[in-house]
Amino acid sequence: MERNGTVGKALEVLDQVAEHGRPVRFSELLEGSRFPRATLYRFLQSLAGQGMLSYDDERQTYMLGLRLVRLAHAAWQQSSLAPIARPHVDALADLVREAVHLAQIDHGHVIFVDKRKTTNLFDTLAQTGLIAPSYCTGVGKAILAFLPEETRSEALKMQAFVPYTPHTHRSPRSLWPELDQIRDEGIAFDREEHEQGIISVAAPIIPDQRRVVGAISIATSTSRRSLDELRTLSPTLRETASKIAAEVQPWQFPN
Amino acid sequence: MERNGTVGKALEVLDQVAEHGRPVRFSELLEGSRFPRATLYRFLQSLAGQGMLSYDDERQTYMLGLRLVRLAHAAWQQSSLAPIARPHVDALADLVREAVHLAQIDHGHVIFVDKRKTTNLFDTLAQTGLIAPSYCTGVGKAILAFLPEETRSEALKMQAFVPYTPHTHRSPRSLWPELDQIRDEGIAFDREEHEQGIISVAAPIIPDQRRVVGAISIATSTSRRSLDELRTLSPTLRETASKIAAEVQPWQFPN
DNA sequence: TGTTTTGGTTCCAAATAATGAAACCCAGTT
DNA sequence: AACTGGGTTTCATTATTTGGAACCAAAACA
Repeated sequence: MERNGTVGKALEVLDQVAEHGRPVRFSELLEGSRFPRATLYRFLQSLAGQGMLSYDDERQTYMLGLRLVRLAHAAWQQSSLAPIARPHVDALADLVREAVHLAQIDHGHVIFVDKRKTTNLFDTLAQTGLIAPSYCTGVGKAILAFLPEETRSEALKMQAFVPYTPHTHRSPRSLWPELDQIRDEGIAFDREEHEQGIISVAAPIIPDQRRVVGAISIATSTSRRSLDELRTLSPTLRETASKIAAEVQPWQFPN
Repeated sequence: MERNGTVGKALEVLDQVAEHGRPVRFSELLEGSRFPRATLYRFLQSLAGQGMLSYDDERQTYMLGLRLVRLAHAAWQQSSLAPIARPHVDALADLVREAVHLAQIDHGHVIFVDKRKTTNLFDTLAQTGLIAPSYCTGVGKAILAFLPEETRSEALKMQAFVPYTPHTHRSPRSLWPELDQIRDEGIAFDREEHEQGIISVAAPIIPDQRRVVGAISIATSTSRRSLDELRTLSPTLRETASKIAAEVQPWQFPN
């Protein structure tokens, strides 16, 4: 088994509840769990008692608790680029009139930490807090390309290479050359690799010329813009990325 | 000591990091902690290993991890009113052209689960995921008033009655009669009780005529509107609240 | 109405993980 | 070269967790 103690197990249970995405009964959890009845029961009690889960007495169901929302607010505020990048994201969204996404990487996966949607006509999968694979998203590839050698292979190992669309990379082998190219250009494209009909340009955010901390992208649908039109926006995008990077500096060295 | 096991202790550490609101060194945490060195150290390791904290190797600091953001996204989605209320909140904000807040209560405190800001001229303290006291906010009082007897006294016990402004209630005694009145009217007001210059009207969201699940408010600054002007919006507000309540019904009884 | 099933909760001895004082390490001083 | 001030690791002791089994309540069944 893994190298985790009691907290690891508890969090595993928490994740399990999260995965269901709706109120779940004890027995449902039990059959999806590697823990025996009593153990699982006590974990749920404990988590609920701590406000990480909320328990509906009446219906005997568990769901994620509001304490998480509170903690996440703090997390978002202190460990994400979002608060710093906000004005720049706003400005960019106003300027280009397309969806703008801000993302970071965590354990090989892309996590969207902010987004602006300028139209209701279509909606991308991206939402704040949402996780996406890095091998088939603009932001993901932009970050991967600039990750240090070792971290990158580490991250690539985590990719499932699910073929979401016909354009999705199916293996590290085909992705590798594209990453080289991205590193040269400083810009990544998502050519309908994650969602059919959705394309994007992404630029990495690299504060100290050394370590990539996230990426920003402009996303649109193929019905609104072509890939080439998107390409014309790359200077603007790159500029925004470097403005954000400049402000990250002080964030990285507080006091 | 408390009635919590290992997970409780771990979460206590997590909270401590959250409270700092910025990257913290081990030693800083140590002096604010009731745990001995080795114990605190292992908790931090464990939490970081689980992605609940992120550890900056270079600077030796801990901060909240992105796993929280992911979990919270799920929490927000499944255990908050926000996803259901969203269109109604949007509509109301468009109509009244003032800030709209959606809140729930958790352990006696108000937690904002969504907000719309229609102007950048002023900003209220409220942000999604933020906690506020219930005794001095519109939404807080609206919820308190309709809470079942026992839960209400429970919640009132948790209030610190900090005098944020000259208008803030200083004790349960002065709050009590106002709650009665709110229960009669079905509407609560914040008369600059939390922030100088900020006022609001709030209506409770009561799905099954029985249990209050949250509240919605229209907030503005005294320089934009008077309390009486706000009062004229109460029918609209109440209507929105009941529309939301109607849709909560199915949410409360899935399947 | 009596009986079985199902799903949740509690018990308790054994197994395991957490504990924390002290030792240790390693920069960066003095 | 000895000293500090973090941070990290050790290890015998102690406290928690563990989980099979018993228990209970309510619902489904006969």
